[in-house]
This record gives sequence, C-alpha cells and structure tokens, in this order.
Amino acid sequence: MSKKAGAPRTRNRWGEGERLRGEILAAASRLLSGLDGEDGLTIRGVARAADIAPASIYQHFTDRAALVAGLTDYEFARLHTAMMAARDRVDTGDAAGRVRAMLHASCRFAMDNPGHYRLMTAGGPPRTGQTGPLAEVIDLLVDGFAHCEADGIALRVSARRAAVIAFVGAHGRVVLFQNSAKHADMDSVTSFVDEFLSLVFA
Amino acid sequence: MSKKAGAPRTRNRWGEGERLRGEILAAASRLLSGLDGEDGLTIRGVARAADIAPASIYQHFTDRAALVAGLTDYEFARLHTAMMAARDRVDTGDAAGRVRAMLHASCRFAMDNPGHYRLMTAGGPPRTGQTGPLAEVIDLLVDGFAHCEADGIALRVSARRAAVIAFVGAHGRVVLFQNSAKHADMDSVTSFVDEFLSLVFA
DNA sequence: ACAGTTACCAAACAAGTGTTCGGAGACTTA
DNA sequence: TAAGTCTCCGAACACTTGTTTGGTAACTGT
Repeated sequence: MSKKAGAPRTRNRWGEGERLRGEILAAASRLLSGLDGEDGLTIRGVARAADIAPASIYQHFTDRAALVAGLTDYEFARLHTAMMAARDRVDTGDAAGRVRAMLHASCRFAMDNPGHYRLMTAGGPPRTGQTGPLAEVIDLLVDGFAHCEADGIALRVSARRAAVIAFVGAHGRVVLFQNSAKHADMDSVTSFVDEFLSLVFA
Repeated sequence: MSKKAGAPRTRNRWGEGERLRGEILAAASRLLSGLDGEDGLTIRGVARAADIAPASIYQHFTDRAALVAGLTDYEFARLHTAMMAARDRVDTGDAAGRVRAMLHASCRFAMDNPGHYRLMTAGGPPRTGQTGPLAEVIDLLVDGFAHCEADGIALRVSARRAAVIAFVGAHGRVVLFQNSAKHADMDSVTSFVDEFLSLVFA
C-alpha cells in the first residue's frame, strides 16, 4: 500500500506505456467505491491508490477533467458488458426474460457502485446526447424490447420509449432511494423493476 | 457585487440574527445555479455570493456539512411548495389533472435547477429513508393518486407504488438526459410524463 | 559503446480550502 | 453615562488541490 515500503514496484517496460493508463482507471474506480464518494477523486488520491506519482498521471490524461471523462467511459463500458453478460445467460427464446435480466443487472450495478453511478449521470451536455455511452446502453434495451415485439409480445408503447422508461425508472428508483443497506434492498428493487415491466407489457 | 465597492451593506440589527441565515441559504441556492455546479459550493464562495465574511457563516451553521444539509432542506421546501402551488391551480374535481400538474412542476423544477437537484439526491442514508423531505414530496403524490382512486379513476398499481413510479420516472428522465437546451426540452419531458401516466392509469 | 526514446517520479508553485480567534461596531439595559 | 450583549468581520493557521519542471532509470537500435 505504502510507496516507501512494499515491493519496489515493477516499473513499466518500454512499449508498455498504455498499461499504466488502465491501472490508473482501475485505481480511480476502486477509489470511487470508498466512502469518500466523488470528493476523493483527486489526482493525488488516484495516484496514491495506483501507487504512482501524481505527475505520472499527466502522461496519460491531459487534465483532471480528462481523467474523469476517461473514468466515465470506463464505467459505462463496465455497465454495458455486465448487462450483455446477464442477457446472454438467459435463453434466446425468452425475449422478455432477457430484457428483465438486463434491467436487473443494471440495477445491481447501480446499487453496488453508487459513486460510479453518480459520476456517470453527472456528465455534462456533450456526453448524454443522442450518441455516447449512455445511448449505447439504452440501445441494448431497445434491441431487447424489439425482440419482444418480434416474438409477438405486445408493448403498450414503442420499443424505444419502453427502453427509456424502463431504464430511467429502474435507475431513478436506485438513485433516489439508495438507503443504508445495499444488498439487502436488492429484492425490493428487482420487484420494483418487475412491476415496472408489467406496466410496459400490454 | 463587490465587497469593497457597493453600498455599505445594511448590517443586521440586534435581534435579527436569524435573518442572515436565510440570506446565506438564498445566496448558496443562487450559487448552485451557476455553471460551477456543486463544486462551487464552498464556504468562501457562499460568503462571497452573500457579500459577507466567511467567518460569519459559522454563526448560523456549525460546519460546511451543516450548510449543505440546510440547503438541501431549503431546496426540498422549494420543490414542495412549487408542486402544491401547481396542484392548487387545477380544479379540485380533476384529480388526475392535479397529479399531472404536480409531476410537471417537479420536472420543471429539476430542469431549471439541475445543480440543486443533484444536491438533493446526493443526500446520504439518513436523509432518504422512510421519513425526510423526499418522503414528504412523495406523500404529496400518494395523496394525489389516492384522490384519483376515490374519484373512480382506476390505477394499475397501488397509489403509493404509482407515486414512486411516476416521481422516479419523471425525474430519472430529467437527470439522465439533461441535454444542452433546458427550456426547449420541457415539452418532450412533459409528453414523456404524460405517456408515463397513461401507463399507470388503467 | 553510444545516442535516442520511453516511462516514470521528486520537488516545487500558486492557488484555494475549512476553520478559529480576537476583536469592533451597533444596539439594549441600567 | 457605562456595562453588557448581539452580530459580524479581518487575519491568520494548517492543509489540500491541480499542474509544471527538470530530471533519472530502463530499454531500444546502431
């Protein structure tokens, strides 16, 4: 943990420059899990967590803002893969079940990583438009609902609308009511999501 | 604006100690509207906005945390009154319209005050439980939906469930998709809310 | 062996932070 | 008039922050 003690840190070799970038993001992500929240997300804090010098970060990120932006993408990628993984664990024939699995996975992610989630939704105008990482996540749900319709499951609104409603509802629930207990409330969230889905399906 | 120039600030008189507290909160609220977001919410920044000395804040708030907590309550009170005002502008006979008005008002509040809204939802465990300012806002909607049921308007879920779903959905929409344009997108948000409500009503 | 490139870091800089302390001015009471 | 109280402020303390500069060690190609 300490920089003075510990092993003399295997320095990155020639041509491995990109490696530290990943380590920095991982360390920042780890840091965001701490109790400090996003306040602890400082250059020096990240450097401390990654066990490197603060100056080293500037070789991979021009700014603190660039670091935060990079971390946001990093977290959205994590969410994206978590949702796809959950979807792929459900049989292809069960289109509704696949959507359900994706929503549950996204809720689990939000509950397990409240700090990360706040960071993701904090992104300014340029990141939350029609394109961007959030849109990719939504598109995942749109595809899911579209498959439902293709399989003859009627929706009360369009697939895109349903995707936005479901995602927004599921995560609004998590963000607004992030109580003390984290895993204990997971059941109430999933049941909330299920009730939500029952409203969307005809 | 400046402390050096400007009028020599009418100092609070004897016995008017509580007045400055309100001025501080108002200044902090104003500050939160700026582009800095919640980062600009510093003791010194608030003092500058209120045109007082930083030290003066400590007579009304023990901590920076206490200031933030006080501001959170202040903003929730603003949201609460805005929703009630919107509701009371609709005829008592139109129960569904009154709910709709409250939701629209809350969305407008969230869109007009994204910074404030982030602060409100950032509150830790002790503030977002079964009681607290958020619960009071939700209860407002529960009452609204309950009146709908009393007036023979069927719901597809319980009044409490409907309130949480509607509030969470409306605000999730705002928080997740707070694009560049603020007022321009108000129409799309209200239509989203309306579609949302059509799902809740049987 | 030599220069060249890459990857990292120690140290410092200027700026801003929360907070405390000893007053100073305005008012009330006597 | 003099003491007492309330309300506010100037100045300082001890920190932390983002960022830059000038290196040094490891490795490459020649």
